[in-house]
Amino acid sequence: MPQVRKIDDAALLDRLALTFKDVGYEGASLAVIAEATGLKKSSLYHRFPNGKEEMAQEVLAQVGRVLDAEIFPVLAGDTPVADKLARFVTAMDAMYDHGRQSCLLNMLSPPRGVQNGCGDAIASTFHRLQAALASVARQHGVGDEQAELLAEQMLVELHGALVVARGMDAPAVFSRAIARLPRIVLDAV
Amino acid sequence: MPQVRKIDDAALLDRLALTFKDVGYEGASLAVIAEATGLKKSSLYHRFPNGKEEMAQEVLAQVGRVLDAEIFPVLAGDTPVADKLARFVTAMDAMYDHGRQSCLLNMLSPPRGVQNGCGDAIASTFHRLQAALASVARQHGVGDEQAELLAEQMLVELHGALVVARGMDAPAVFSRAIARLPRIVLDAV
DNA sequence: GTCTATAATATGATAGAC
DNA sequence: GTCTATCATATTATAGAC
Repeated sequence: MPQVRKIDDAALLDRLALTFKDVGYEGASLAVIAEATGLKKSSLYHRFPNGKEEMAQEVLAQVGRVLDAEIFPVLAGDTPVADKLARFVTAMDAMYDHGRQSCLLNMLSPPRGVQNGCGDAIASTFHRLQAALASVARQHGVGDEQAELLAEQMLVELHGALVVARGMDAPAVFSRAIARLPRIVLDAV
Repeated sequence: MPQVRKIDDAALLDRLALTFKDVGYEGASLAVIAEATGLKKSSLYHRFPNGKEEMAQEVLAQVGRVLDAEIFPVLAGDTPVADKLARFVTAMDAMYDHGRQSCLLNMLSPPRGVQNGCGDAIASTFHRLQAALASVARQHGVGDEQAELLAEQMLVELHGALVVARGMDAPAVFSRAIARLPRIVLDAV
């Protein structure tokens, strides 16, 4: 039974992501992470030699890969705007488990004044999402500057809904908010 | 020099609030808090016998008092709707330092599955804000149900803007979002 | 690759002097 | 009311067996 992975990389990253979403970066002690993954602390260091910070960065990298594989291709395709937005909403609904999970970009945000790899990855992810959504707005006939603003507004509503849904313990807040997202673009001039 | 408060309750709560906004509940260790307030750990326990949890709850209680004193009277007055909303936006802009501070309701949100006094205070604050904003929407002629939804949307945009502004290190995101808030109500049927 | 054992440090909390 | 000193525990991290 030695030399055998108890949990493969994909499942491990999944458990880590869920843990970070639940308790945040500081709240996710190695003891909590070990409990959540079924691996002992020393095994976690074997998989992530740089400890918790590396775990967080790998989780964020995985988010980037999921976006590259499932979200950006949809938004960049040549399907109708309404279709792209509907698929985006469905994907976000699944990604955040219908509002029952928090956003990693929020829960892994480093303290103010601290500059680390997580902060860069988070900012980069926000920017890439904004660019992808702005391209959809431009496809709908919106000007460049306004497209960036509409994309920004969509990110604001999406992430605000997760915060309010968590704070009020009301996942329906998220459902209502993502249902409004398409109109932000479709109702634009 | 004994028996003299080095920092009065108001200033102490201010420093605590700023610290929690910067690093979150888990990130605010007693060492960090001691550094931020100028009080030693044992002095903090003298002021807050129940430790960090009591500090967080007192900070949230102070938020409630500020809302009672400065926000709810404005929203409940008999001034025009547009005036109320403009003053609300100005107050939020100041409260979050033009998008440079995070929201306590987000940064103090307890881990999922954990039920403590902070969670209750946060949910209560969200509900009171929603009710106050919904009353403004009703004053504008919006029906009861729709008024609640519009108020919810305002909370979503407000808090999402703080998350995105922090994540992108772009306070302007917050400025743009709060500038949109009045239209949510004013453009409603 | 995972485990037990261990070490250095950080953290939450208390006791008692002034 | 604040401080220094202290303590039990938790946390991050490493060493070495299997």
